[in-house]
Amino acid sequence: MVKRSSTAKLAAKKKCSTDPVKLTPDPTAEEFAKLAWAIAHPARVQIVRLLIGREACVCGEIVDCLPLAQSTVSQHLKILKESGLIQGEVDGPKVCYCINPPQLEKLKSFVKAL
Amino acid sequence: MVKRSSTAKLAAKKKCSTDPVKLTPDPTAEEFAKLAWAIAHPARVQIVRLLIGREACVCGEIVDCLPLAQSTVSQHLKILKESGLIQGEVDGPKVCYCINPPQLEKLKSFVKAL
DNA sequence: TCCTGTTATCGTTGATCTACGATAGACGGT
DNA sequence: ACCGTCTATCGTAGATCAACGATAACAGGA
Repeated sequence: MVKRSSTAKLAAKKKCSTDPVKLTPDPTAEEFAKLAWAIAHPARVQIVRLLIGREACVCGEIVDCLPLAQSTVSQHLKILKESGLIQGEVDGPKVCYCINPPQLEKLKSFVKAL
Repeated sequence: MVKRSSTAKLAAKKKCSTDPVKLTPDPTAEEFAKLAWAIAHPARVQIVRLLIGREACVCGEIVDCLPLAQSTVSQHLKILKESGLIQGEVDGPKVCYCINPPQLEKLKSFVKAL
């Protein structure tokens, strides 16, 4: 996506040096964007809210709560899991999902710091 | 972002009419997702942070701060403007962008309520 | 072992995103 | 009026997303 080095461009750009340019390379921007993207879909917002409100929930219940096919919900769960916002632990034939509080707090602190 | 197929397809789908639409309307989820989507990209995160830190900024400065083409930055600014997070006012040949505090607060409250 | 129920993954289709260069439009200065 | 600067939009190409049905993987019970 953004592959060109911003730092290189910064180094070469001296003309507007009147400001103490603090346009940080922002390694956190990537992480922030990834977390924001995890909840950048109504279904995923609902899933996160559901899990926050219920502490834990098996996949089937989540599917029943959304007007989406099971495979679609599973994909959303995968995205949320990859972002770290939720966790899933196998419980027999079922999978129980729950919120991952540290990552949720990280998202909150990112937004709060805006 | 996703409203098209869900609603349209549900209306046209008669075969699973046994259970009334149980989809949680959750109008706020849509709005929340839209706001989250606005900052779900590293470049847009940086733009928002830049504007928060500088109160106001003309388009050209923002372009200079990112390793992206002017047209690409303009598109990101358009997305942010459509989300309501930022505003742009014409100032002669330039356009001065600034944060829209109420919308930013709305995003913050959404996240805080999680 | 076979079957049942639960969940993840595959494969596909259409829509959207992201990036860029090229170009058009608007404004101020000469 | 002309020209140069600044910004938005157009058009395009490639990548990714979102949705679905079909199918595979997996654990537990008959």
